[in-house]
Order: sequence, then C-alpha cells, then structure tokens
Amino acid sequence: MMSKHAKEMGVLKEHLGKHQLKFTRQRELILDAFLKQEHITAEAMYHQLARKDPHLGLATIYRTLNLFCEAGLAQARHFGTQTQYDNVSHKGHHDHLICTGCGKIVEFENCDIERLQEEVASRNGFTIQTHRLELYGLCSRCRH
Amino acid sequence: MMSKHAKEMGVLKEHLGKHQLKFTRQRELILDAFLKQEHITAEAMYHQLARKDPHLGLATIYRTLNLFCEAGLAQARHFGTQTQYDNVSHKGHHDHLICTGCGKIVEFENCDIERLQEEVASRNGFTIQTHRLELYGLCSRCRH
DNA sequence: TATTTTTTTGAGATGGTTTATCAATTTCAA
DNA sequence: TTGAAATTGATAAACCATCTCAAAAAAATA
Ligand SMILES: [Mn+2]
Ligand SMILES: [Mn+2]
Ligand SMILES: [Zn+2]
Ligand SMILES: [Zn+2]
Repeated sequence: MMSKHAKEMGVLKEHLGKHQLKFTRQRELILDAFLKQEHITAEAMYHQLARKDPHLGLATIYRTLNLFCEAGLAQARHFGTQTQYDNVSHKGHHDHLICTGCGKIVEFENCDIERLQEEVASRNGFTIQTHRLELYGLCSRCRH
Repeated sequence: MMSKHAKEMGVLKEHLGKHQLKFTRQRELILDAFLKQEHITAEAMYHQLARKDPHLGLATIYRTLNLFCEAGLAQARHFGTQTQYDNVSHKGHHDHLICTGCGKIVEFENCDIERLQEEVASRNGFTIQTHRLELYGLCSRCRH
C-alpha cells in the first residue's frame, strides 16, 4: 500500500536529491507526523513523537522542520513566543486570525487586502517581498 | 525655560500618579531620549544613554520602556530579533513598511485595509482586539 | 558485498534577548 | 526630617533556538 503522504514525501526526496542530503528514518517519521497538523511548534512535535521514538532529539526536530521550510512544505510563523510551523504542503498563501482566549487559529485569504498592500507599497516606492498580517481577537465561543 | 517634552512628561507623571509610581531622574532621562526617536531598541537606548549616565542599567531601560508602553507613550513592535519601541506619543494607529535591504521603516495608515480586516474578522465570528500588518520588501534606493 | 565517504544524529553547550532577584539607594508623603 | 514604599543596578535566570562534535547511519564506490 502507498503511504498516505506519498506526494509530500516525493517533494521532500526531490529537495534532498538536489542538495546532497540524505533520506533518514527521522525525516520520514517527522514528515509523517507534521503533515497531520495544521500549525505546530517544534516542542509540541517533540513531545508527540517521544511516544514513537523516545530517542529523537529536539535539535533534530528543529533541523527537520527548518528543512521542510526550505523544501516548501512548511512556513515558520511567529505568532506568540514559540515559532509555529505552518503546514503549507496543500495550500497557498494565507493570513491568520488568532483567538487570544483559546489560541484557536483561523486561516483566511483576502485578495482585496493583498491588492491594497501592493498599492501602499508602490506609493512609498517599495517592492514587497513578503508580508505578515495577523488579526488578534476573540472568537465567538470566547466572547460569551 | 519649559522642557521640549513637557506634554509627554505630563502624560508620564499622570500615569505615575495613578499607579503609585515615582518620578525618578532615570525615567526623566530615558523619556527625554526616547522622544527624540521614532523606533528604537532597548539596547540602542542603553548605548546612547551611556554617554550621559554610564551607570544606567540595561534592566532599567527595559523596565522604563515597558512603563512607557503602559502609559500609552510607546508600543512594543517585533520586527526582527530585538523588540523595537515605537514612539507613539504624537501619532495614532499605524502599520509599517520595512526595507529588508537597509532596515528603513516607513509608517502608513490605510482605512480601507482596516475596514477589510474587520470584515474578515466578523465573517469568521471574531472581534478584533489588535492586529499586526508588516510589509517587507526593498525601498527604492535598495532596489537599484 | 565490503569499503569508504559524506551526512546526520543526539546530547548537551552556547547564544541572544528579556525578565527576575535582591540589597542598596532614592523618592516623597507625613 | 523621618520612614515606608518604590526604584535602581548588577547579575542570575529563563527561554527558545542554534551550534558543537563524536558516534551512527546512509549512500556512493569498489
Ligand atoms: Mn496557516
Ligand atoms: Mn511606527
Ligand atoms: Zn477562542
Ligand atoms: Zn532600503
């Protein structure tokens, strides 16, 4: 039977091949667990994977999640104190709504906002490379 | 002669009074230096003030800048690795364009973007408390 | 398959930034 | 002027992420 994450595993292997990097048991294990998440911290992955492999080191988790970022499977986001790794393997650009009550994260895309950002930039002589838009507030559950 | 920063000194003193805090030589010194800046890090203030008072501690700078935030004179911004303290004593809400080449920071306000943010939030059942919008790219000088 | 080369790993040290601790000092109201 | 309360400066600690390096694993080569 074919792995559930065959496509993404292929993306990783292609990246590894292009950069003289090796395919390891740890990288496979971490990718498999990562793809089941939407946003996760290195620390959270560490604890979650400790059950499957108690010897997996935290440094390896960080190294591997950063590798996923380079391979285009993940994006590092800095919402709070710890870096959240965003699983972007199956989605395009998006921004976030974050509940300050329960920590819930909702993703959204808004072309109008993106266009206005470009306008602001060009009006000031800038060319945008990246941007960051985060809306912090209370979700409907936490408001009541 | 009246101090150049009389109004802001008044805001600070009012905040101190309301919270049983004391007016000190250090707080006056740091406020005076802070108000001459647009955005500055605690570390940068520390080095800058070392000339006027070589005994001023870094912890005091941090404590005092955080106090200014509580008094509404400053806002902490997390653009890069170090916290930038934004002098908001004479301005309202604004967002930032940041040049990845030279570090130049341009402030902007855009009501249309703000309105669209509210729309996105309410469509998702959220009530916005704060937001963060940063556009990273190259300024006209750095592009050439 | 055996050998060699190269990369990766795990444990812990290290680094950078900010906050906490605490005895000595300063402020300010009585 | 006195004394309670807050502040300060030096430095330790916390925190998150990266770096170091010897041992292990992977892949290329023979
Ligand atoms: Mn996301
Ligand atoms: Mn600003
Ligand atoms: Zn919530
Ligand atoms: Zn520039």
